[in-house]
Amino acid sequence: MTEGHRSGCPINLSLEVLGDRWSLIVIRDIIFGNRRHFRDLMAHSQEGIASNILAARLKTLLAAGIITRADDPTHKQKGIYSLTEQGIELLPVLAQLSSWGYKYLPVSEELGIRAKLLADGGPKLWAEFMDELREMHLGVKRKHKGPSVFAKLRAAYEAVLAKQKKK
Amino acid sequence: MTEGHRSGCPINLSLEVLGDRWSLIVIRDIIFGNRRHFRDLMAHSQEGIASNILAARLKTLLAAGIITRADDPTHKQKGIYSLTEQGIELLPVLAQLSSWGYKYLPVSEELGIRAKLLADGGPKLWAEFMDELREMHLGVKRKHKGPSVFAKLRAAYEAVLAKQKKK
DNA sequence: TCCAACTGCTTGCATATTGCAACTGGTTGA
DNA sequence: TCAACCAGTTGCAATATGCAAGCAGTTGGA
Repeated sequence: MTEGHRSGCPINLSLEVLGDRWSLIVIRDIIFGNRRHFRDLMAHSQEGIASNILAARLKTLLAAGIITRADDPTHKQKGIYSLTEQGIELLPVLAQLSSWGYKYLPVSEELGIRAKLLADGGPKLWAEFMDELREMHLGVKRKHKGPSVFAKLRAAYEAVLAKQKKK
Repeated sequence: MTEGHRSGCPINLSLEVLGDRWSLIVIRDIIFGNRRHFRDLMAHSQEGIASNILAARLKTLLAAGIITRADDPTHKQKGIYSLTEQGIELLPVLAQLSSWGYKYLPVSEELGIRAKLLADGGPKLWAEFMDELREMHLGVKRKHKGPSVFAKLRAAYEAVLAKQKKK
């Protein structure tokens, strides 16, 4: 699998793993949507990822050590995908990318609210969120108190949806 | 609305522009290597980008408003590529991606030093660098005093190279 | 016990993108 | 005059992506 790299530059190496149209989308859905099963990731995807592409991406993310796969005790065929520490630390990358997109691209209101909150919260909020992700994916109890960032983001998203429905 | 887009999510929209193996490599070389001409970008690339792919990427980056192209007064055929403000603000994205790669991927020493300095410097250093990039690409005089971040990064890279040569 | 719905994928095939090498038409400086 | 330099383009093969259908199981309800 690990064949020759194009160069030893960290940006290049990162792109060799994540530089395509889908990898970061999958990680986004795991992080922000807490989608942990194959069909969860496939069916609820805003962008409509195809099953063969999802399977291929999960395989490479697994091989890269960004996610892990465990059997689900409630269903013999179900697998649970979890982030590793390495995967959790992609949050700042996603946050910056999301910030940039929010500022310069035609983002929809309901999907942009998350970007806004993340950008406004800055690195401190990201750290809290990563702490929560460690609890959700690695089973490490989170240290910070107060309301969950994950829940706050989701609530904000749903509030926008509700507001739009009213109109 | 979001015609032609997979979704209005800022991460997705960003990936639709930048989500491939080469776009961010080109931007990296413009930012950190100050490569402003076609052949500069092609010949000195660590990864060996092909001319047709470089041409295609420059076209899409141009269309996306991330770079601009101007004629070079010293040579009728030369074009000078410059970053827009939108392009300059990709620096934090590159910095995070670079940080992550530095931590988790088999980065070479000489190419990793830049990642380390950027990560250690944090958002404050990035802001200074972006200020310099505005001077280099937009003609806006930089506000901060002191030594150039661009020069510091380059010097550090060359110091590592010199050290390796000695061995 | 039977069966529909659900599980994580795989397969086949058409289309789109990438990568390589050669080539183009023009410019510049000695 | 001419070799070197300039920004690309072209043709073609290899690879990746996207879509629809299918597969071998598992589960839960009647």
